[in-house]
Amino acid sequence: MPSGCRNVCGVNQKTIQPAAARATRPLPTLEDLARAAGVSRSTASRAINGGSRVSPEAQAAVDAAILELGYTPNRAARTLVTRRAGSVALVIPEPDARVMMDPYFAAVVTGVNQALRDTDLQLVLLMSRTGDDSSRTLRYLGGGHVDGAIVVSHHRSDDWVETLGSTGVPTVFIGRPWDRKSELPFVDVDNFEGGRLAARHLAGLGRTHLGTVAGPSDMTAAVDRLEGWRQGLKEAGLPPGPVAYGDFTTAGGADAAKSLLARSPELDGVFAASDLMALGVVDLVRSMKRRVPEDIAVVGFDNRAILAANGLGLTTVAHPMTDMAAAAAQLLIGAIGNPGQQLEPVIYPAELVVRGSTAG
Amino acid sequence: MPSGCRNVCGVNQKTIQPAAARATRPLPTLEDLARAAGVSRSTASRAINGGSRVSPEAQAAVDAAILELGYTPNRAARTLVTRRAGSVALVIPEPDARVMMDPYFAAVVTGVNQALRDTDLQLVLLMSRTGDDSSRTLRYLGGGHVDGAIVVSHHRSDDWVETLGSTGVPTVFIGRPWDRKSELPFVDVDNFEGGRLAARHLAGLGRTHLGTVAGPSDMTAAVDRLEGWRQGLKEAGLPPGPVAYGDFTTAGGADAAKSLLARSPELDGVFAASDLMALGVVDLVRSMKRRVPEDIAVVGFDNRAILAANGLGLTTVAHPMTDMAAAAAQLLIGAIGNPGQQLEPVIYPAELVVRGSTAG
DNA sequence: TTCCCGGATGGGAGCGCTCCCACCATCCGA
DNA sequence: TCGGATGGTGGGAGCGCTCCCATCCGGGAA
Repeated sequence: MPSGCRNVCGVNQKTIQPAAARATRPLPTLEDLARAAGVSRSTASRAINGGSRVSPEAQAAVDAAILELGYTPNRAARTLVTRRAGSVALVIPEPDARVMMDPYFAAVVTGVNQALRDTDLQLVLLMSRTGDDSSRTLRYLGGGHVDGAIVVSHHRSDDWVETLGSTGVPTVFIGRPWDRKSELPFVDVDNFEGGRLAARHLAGLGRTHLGTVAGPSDMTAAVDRLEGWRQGLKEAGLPPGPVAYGDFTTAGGADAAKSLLARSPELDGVFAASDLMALGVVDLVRSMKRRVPEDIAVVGFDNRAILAANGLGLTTVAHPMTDMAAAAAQLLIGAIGNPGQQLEPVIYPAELVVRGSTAG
Repeated sequence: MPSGCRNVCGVNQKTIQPAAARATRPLPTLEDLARAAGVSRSTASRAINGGSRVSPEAQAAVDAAILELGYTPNRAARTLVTRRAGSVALVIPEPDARVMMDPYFAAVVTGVNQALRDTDLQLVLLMSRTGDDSSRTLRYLGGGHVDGAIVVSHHRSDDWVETLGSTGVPTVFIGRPWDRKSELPFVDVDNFEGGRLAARHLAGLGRTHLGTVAGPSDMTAAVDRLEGWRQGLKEAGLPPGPVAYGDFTTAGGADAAKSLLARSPELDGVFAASDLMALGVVDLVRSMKRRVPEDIAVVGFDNRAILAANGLGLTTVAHPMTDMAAAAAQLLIGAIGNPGQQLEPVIYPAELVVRGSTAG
């Protein structure tokens, strides 16, 4: 395979053998269907696509023929003429597999799939891996291969995300994207309010020495939660308190808590920007022979069902990821149907779920 | 939308507006490309598809034009004539979202994507949800919409899985499918040997009262691990020992361990069929004021990196899920290239990773 | 009766691509 | 000198579908 255009998306296809004519008998075409039903191609087509102007008899004949022949419309042919790909991309702009390991991702896939259920849209997974791949991804998205895209914008967006808007491909973000100006539509939970609620809750318990384990500062969610937290402290008349940064993992949460307690041994309340980190905080606190919640109350973020059950009930901020992903997909479906229309961001209200880790 | 054919896959497309002619200028076609390069459509096509019989000048001209025009081949048109969809399905025959939450799934997606990286194949996610959906899924797979399928066969397969073989769509399973006769190709770790290794390892430490927390008996992996475990015990001259069943989760592992210890308080070694369950076992053992590994040695299965780090080093059987998924994808790619050829199962050797939970 | 109108139908064109085949050079061995 | 390989090229057909248009048929108004 020669020269020059290696990065051009899809141009160089890896030469897979011409697929020695799969031994199966050919699939029935619309023509076959029409013949079996005793109608014309056009009528069959109309019957299939929501039958306006089709007599009941013709409709019935076509329906029967579909069942008899096991007919499935050829998606490629349909796409070719309608210019609708019949699929949406889930873009994961993460160079490595880290995001994947995050159950957040699983929730997103579940939610999106849920919304796509009674659509004929298929979900195509697009992971942009190393650097130059982003242009390839962009090209793919812009090349009419999908009808829309959902971007899980976990990290500070690479430049290409902004470019996405100009390709004309309907796009919805899950999690507020960094680029605020361009008004890209997104779905998110009210991270700011979540942080604020955590602060108010801890303050309301009479805790006065509050610290937080924030998430990575290249994620909007982390930044917003931290801002809200600070705002909440201010409103409660409390000092800003110490901040340590974690990477949303349990281990990271424990490390951050360690540094937090080293700096401020008098701490009696901690807000961790994710449940996993909160778990790390709890572990560390206990390993230092201090009790949760008696000595240190802990609030998490995400309300992940699995974690709530581990003996310790974790007070946390609800983050209905699956629902949000479904909403994003819904939004996208709407955008595909009526292009041009300006989409409003959807922001889920933050809601505190009080459990044992702050009881008392 | 009338009558009769509601379950026919893709036949009734939800009527999304005819997409008011997306405001973008039309994408360049091969014709445009050829004109820009000063060659014929045929030559341009040849240049794009791995340029045999194309002069260097023509090739260069086409390459330049591709860059200039930002040309991307229209996948639908290509598919229509080549009968290659340019995508493979990852089938998750799970009615609910449970599998998704399993990091196993994330590993699979990562691995598959890795293998697909330098192919022009896209990954399409297919979750068969409720009952009648399975026929819909089957129809989709058989309808030429994808070139192949990877089935994550976590549970005892529904009938439709066997039918898959007869559709002529190349299929590879991850995890041995139940249906042994049909000789479906699969990739798996040597579960039997893994169980056996665990037994031998514990026996080798001088532990004589051994029990196991097995996985759900509707999964081949669980069954095979249990069989291997029993074989290992027999070879070591030990009695079969108690068995409790868990659901591969931490909580399930703890529950099972509780019943195990209730029945056999003298236990000094436990093999749990997954790391998560092993973690539950460790938790429970400790909560009963017994020590790991001094009082009870614990062996897990999966070697999940995240868990290895939680203070306790868990002895476990390696289970390279990502690699296995990549291998499955590789196998599938091969099968797509040369249909007809009989594929051999790929079985990764089991390997024991010894850590603190059995040290001593 | 004649005319028209609207619902139902069938045929043709064409979406963008790959493949087959015909064509034209050029170069070689006879 | 001429035949037949050979390498490069271009045009035509056609993949299976949807859309546009022309056609047809029946019933109510003129």
